[in-house]
Amino acid sequence: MSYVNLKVYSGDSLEELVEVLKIAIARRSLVIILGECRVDYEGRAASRLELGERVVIIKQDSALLVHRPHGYSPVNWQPSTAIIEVTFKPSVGLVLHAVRDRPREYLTVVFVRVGLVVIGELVDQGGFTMYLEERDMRDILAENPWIIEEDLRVLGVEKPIGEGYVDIYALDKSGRHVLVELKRITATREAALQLYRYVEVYRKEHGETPRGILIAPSFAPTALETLTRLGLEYRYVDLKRLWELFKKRESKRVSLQEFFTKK
Amino acid sequence: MSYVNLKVYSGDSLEELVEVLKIAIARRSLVIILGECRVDYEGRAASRLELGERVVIIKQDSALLVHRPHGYSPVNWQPSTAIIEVTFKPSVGLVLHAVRDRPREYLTVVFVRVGLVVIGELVDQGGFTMYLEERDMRDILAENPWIIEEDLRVLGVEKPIGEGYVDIYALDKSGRHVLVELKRITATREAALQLYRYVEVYRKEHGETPRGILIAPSFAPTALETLTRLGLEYRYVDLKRLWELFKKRESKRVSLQEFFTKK
DNA sequence: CGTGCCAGGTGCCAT
DNA sequence: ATGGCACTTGGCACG
Repeated sequence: MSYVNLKVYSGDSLEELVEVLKIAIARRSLVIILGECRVDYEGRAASRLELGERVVIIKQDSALLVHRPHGYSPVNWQPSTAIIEVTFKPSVGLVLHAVRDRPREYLTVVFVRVGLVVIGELVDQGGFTMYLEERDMRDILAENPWIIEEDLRVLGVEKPIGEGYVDIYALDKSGRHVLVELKRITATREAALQLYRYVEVYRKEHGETPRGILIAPSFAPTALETLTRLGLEYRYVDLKRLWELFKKRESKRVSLQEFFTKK
Repeated sequence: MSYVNLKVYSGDSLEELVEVLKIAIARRSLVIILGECRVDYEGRAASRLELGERVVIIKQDSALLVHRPHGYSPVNWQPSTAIIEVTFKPSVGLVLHAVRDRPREYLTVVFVRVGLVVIGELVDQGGFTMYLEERDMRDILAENPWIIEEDLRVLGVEKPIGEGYVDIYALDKSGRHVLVELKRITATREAALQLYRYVEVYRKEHGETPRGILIAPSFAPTALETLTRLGLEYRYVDLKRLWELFKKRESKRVSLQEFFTKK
């Protein structure tokens, strides 16, 4: 294994573990604790979690997660801005304090029993790429505006309108300006209202009412109602079709890169 | 420790681990794997994560999390509806497949090296209670409407208005109806618009323009602008004040409970 | 730093 | 199942 420091503690007393954990946290190691604990949180809201067996992870940037044996999401947590302290309180247990500012939030984990502690320093430089984000959808449509409608000329993307940004700003074949709002998933009423705000601000600033088009793979009924009521247009977009175009584009980019590398 | 089955595997070959993992997953044990892996995801979006050292957790309901050494959120995951399979592919590695329907999504984790595997069955029956959610704010204000204004009579909470629900529906001392929208944190323009929709729908349905009040601990400038423009009112709420009232309410509830229990 | 907005958002509860 | 909405939303990008 490439792990420089991967240590496992099992059967140690809480007092012994406190010292181990203090060092690990000071070193910004990854820490995993399996044990029986209580958790209190107070900050934007407040919560109490009674005694039970959980997995607590302290990450190398001091993010802290408390995971129950079920479910996707942590029951309690503290993001990476937190400062973490470990103490041992006799007749109480091993206490983790995680505090962060802005917003001021306090998280306290009290372990009454610890079954296992794992400490390690993970090396993770692997690149992460996400495809089919809204940004990709926007880029593909901006490069292939014929998907939206014929003879559409794209003037810009992420054009600032008032306090927001319209995804695509274009000119149609009759010379009318078009504001396009994109949703990668089902468009809600909020999306329609967002587009409407852009249209209104544009109208006030330019004295010209632009067309507003909402593009999404599907639309909530309230979205359709709102669009119709506000005189906005909409188009369904076939994500698979975009995906195909995207893959082509990606492979092109890759081959170019390879070309340059080889050269 | 109360852990019935807490086992640690270190230094085993990938082929050996596959068998261990198959049994653990079939038994719905909690599994933690520390190792070097690649991750591919395809579903609503698609992603690729290159080689690096990570923590993979398979929960007892087969939720799967891939955590990098930094950050609050998992880089990849699969919720508890997933079906998980483990296989060993020579010259590739230890492969985890997690698939779910609706939406159809595929997650593949390929470990080329594994430093540690922990398998256990966690018992966690501890109750979890969250305080100071919007629901609490609503209940406290509905029970103490004098905080909002004098002589306000609450007619209902979560009253359906059109397709949404207004948080508090009330009657003021002049006999005018009041729609109250609450935000536990800084109110945005969206909150003001949400309230405005309720006011408009109510006006159309009842032929009477109700007052609309947005209540929050703070307001974004765009929220204030929108409120003023649309003729809506707003009130600041002191969360600490509510918190005190809430604690009193809770303690009252507890004492009552104790009373009944003792009796 | 706040404000706006996306996210594989997730989760809860309604019809 | 779909819709509407809160969330300790987290995260990023921009003014």
